[in-house]
Amino acid sequence: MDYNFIDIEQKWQRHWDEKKIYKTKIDPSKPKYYVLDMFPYPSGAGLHVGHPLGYIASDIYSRYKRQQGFNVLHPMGYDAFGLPAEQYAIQTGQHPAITTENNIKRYREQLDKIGFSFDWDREVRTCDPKYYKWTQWTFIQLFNHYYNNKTQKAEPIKDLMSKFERSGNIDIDAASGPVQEFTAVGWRKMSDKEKQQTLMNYRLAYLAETMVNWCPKLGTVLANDEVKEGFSVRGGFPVEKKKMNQWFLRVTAYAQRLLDGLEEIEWSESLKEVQRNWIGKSEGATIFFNIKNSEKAIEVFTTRPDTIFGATFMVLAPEHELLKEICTPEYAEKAELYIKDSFKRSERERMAETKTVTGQFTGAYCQHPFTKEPLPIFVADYVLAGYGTGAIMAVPAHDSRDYAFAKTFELPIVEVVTGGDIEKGSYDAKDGTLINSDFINDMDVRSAIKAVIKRLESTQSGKRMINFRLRDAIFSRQRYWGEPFPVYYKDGIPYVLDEKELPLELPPVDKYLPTETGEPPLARAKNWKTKDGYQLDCNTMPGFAGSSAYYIRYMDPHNNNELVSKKAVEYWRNVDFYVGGAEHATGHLIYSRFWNKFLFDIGVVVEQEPFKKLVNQGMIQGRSNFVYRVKGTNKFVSYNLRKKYDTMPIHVDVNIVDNDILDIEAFKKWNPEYKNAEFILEDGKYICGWDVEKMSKSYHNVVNPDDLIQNYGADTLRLYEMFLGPIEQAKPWDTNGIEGVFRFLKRFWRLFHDDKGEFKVTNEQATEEELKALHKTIKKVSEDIERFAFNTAISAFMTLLNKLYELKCNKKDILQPLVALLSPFAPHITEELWQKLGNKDSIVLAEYPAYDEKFIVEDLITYPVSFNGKMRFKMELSAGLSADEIEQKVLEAEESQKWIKDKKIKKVIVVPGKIVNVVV
RNA sequence: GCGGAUGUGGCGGAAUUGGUAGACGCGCUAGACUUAGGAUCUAGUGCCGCAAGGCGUGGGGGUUCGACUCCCUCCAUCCGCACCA
Repeated sequence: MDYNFIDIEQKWQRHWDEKKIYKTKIDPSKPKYYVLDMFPYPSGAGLHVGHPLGYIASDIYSRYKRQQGFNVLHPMGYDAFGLPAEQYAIQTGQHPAITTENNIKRYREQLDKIGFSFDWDREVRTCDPKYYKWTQWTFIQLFNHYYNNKTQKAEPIKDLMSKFERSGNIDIDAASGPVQEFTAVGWRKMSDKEKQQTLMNYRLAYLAETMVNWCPKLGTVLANDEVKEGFSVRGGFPVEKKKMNQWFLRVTAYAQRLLDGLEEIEWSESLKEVQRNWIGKSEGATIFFNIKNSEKAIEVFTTRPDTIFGATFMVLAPEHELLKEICTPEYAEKAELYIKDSFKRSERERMAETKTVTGQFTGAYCQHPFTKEPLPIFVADYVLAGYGTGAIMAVPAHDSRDYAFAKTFELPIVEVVTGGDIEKGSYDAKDGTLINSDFINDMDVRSAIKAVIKRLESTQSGKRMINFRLRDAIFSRQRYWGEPFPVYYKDGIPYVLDEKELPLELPPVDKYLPTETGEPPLARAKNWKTKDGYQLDCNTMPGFAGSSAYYIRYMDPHNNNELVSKKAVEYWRNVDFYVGGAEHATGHLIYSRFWNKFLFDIGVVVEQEPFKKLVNQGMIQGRSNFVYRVKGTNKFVSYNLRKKYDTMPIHVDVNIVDNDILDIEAFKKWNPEYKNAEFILEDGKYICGWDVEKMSKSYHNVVNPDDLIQNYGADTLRLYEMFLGPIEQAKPWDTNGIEGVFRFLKRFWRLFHDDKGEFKVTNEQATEEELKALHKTIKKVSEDIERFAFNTAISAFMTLLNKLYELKCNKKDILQPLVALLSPFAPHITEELWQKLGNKDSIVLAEYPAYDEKFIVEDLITYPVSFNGKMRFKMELSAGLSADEIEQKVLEAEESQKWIKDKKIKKVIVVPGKIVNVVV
């Protein structure tokens, strides 16, 4: 019987499903291991071969761990809220829940065919009210907590209120928005409304009016990580700045802990670096510059307080609040015009024009805190409102942007750190000695920074300051297909619902569009009010809300009383191994770390970091094929002849090209336009050109896993995806190579069968050579799995199979452990053979074979012998020889003479067990 | 501009600690079996050369008995961030 992968795979998939072989329960007698894939958004297009890459890798690892005796949690679910389903709903009126349900069905079918070891009983969907009940619950907790900087953790807002009762906010060190100081008396005097407004500045989920990223095309605000280069990541629509009242999460409270936590987790250095940059910690000072003829001061942040004596002017961002007050009548009009202009220009334009310097004098001056000299105040859009205080002290001699500005506006440039040439440009480096700088003259930069901060603090004109680039996350979206906020409004003040009223389910609406007055779609819902008649919030939560704690929910997915039970979270703890795309570096992977730390603070989870080890799978690129059309004709010329004609390359469907040879008949049928196409062939064939591009429908290079499973089977697909190369690396998909692993599995199958196709395995005792080959492979494969080098593990299997063919070995002693060893990679074929070998239990539970060092030791070593570092010949020597003996044997060898001849031997290097090098 | 990654045959890639460069696979060449081959098997396959041999891991330089691996420098490609004070 030939290798009938279709029957085998269907049979075992059904069997595993019926026997619930992958069902996982808490088992204190076994060590736990949690393997997680980033759950997919179920898009309408279904899976292409790039999607399962990470799932296959994590599945292999899960099966490997399971066989090693770990209790493995390996769940899967769907990130089911999202824009595409909603956009589709807007176009067709079909409820996004239906679209989503259909897409999930399609995904599930595709996933099932690949033979994953998911425990589907734990499936979660973010759009399921039973699931988002806990997303809403967590929001309520965030709303009801603030961040205490003294204890470095989230604490109940109730505690904060009793502190206010006792002593106002004077001794409070908490993460907050801009708050005025008040005493206990002041607190008690406040109205309820004022109290609520004050508390809002402290809550970890808060409502605030700020500049937000507004995307008019999507009709919603977006978080910073959802905007790239002024366009929305989803859809690519332009984004503008707009002042709006929105929900925020106070992620910045956790900035330091998010940074510190990176030290404890095994993520790639590059990914950690991206997070560090995103958090963007910088140390320096905040300095107050008093404004002339005003009681106000401009607060600036600088990382270079040492250069304070080189500050010759001040610059405010166009959004800066003080601008309105400080502009002198003479300049007010011009300044206003400049500010208006810079608002009009989109983010995009502003970024594109980084080279031109623009700005406007305000007419106002402020005072240098030390020299008391007046400094002119400018407004310029090279200063960003969103970073630091939105104002800078300009030190043109030591900052290239300030330098360019000073040159344009002919402002003085004062050198205060030696080492550069300020005639030519600014000197930004932190090396040098201070000059022209009063009390810090002759100091180096580091000591000068310290000295200036000390003086600032003693004169109360500034203080040491740590600044983060990380911004609080905008948490509300003006869309339909997301979690509703468990929030209602009373007197314009938001209150959260009682936990008992959760989940607050998404209401039906007549249209999935904003209302005529620009309200979000939920405003269309009938009676969108609490039972007491208060108006509910009309926003919904963003995509990252549902994905921030799904890994916790998998631990206890059906618990209707808690997000997760103590028992479950204390057993499963956190994710040991997480696989997913690097594109989530600044979104999901920051938010869920934040979310997890908060849940840790309030005692829901037991680990500070959610994902201990993380691997980013590389993108699978497409390999496109081209035909060359002779311009203005319906004639196509084969690849190597194309230069003789004036041609245009056209993408052709890779599924009608085999080994770069075009299936001409299929091509004619592919598109009616080519029905009567003519071809100029070479060697009777039409050869296509090729290139590596993104896998995309428009390039006709999408390969569907279903087709491959149909033709080669899931085991072959699994092996080939892994065989392509290292998991982290981006690599092109080329279906041609799949024959190699398919051949391997067919040969593997035949090893267990005789010429007639009858199962035949002998009980003969294995030879030393056979055992050595087996155990070397066990060792290699185990080590490779541990370091996620699945491609080389598969090579090792191929090498062993070649060896066993050479030895004509079909002994059970060898083949049985080999089947167990291969089963994480190719679970179906190995399960079938495992049963044929007489095993009753599933191979999923089979013990992972251990290798025995005693079979591996070599008694003969093949030494490569080099002369002057070039390998010339090989020599077999017994492993027990000493270095001197080896040297003697090598020099005596006949072949050595040819290389020594009459030359003098300078030196002989012998590395026992490795190499011999003769220097002549 | 800053940060990170990568660069090895016609192609995907291997070489884990400085020790045989090109494992394994695709493709290609030749042959065997076969009614047939898009099945299977055997042999070959980095480049130049009839050979002896020479050259060879993006380029140049260095350290070393020995460098894909370490150091310096330059180049190319990809990714991230981007007026971050």
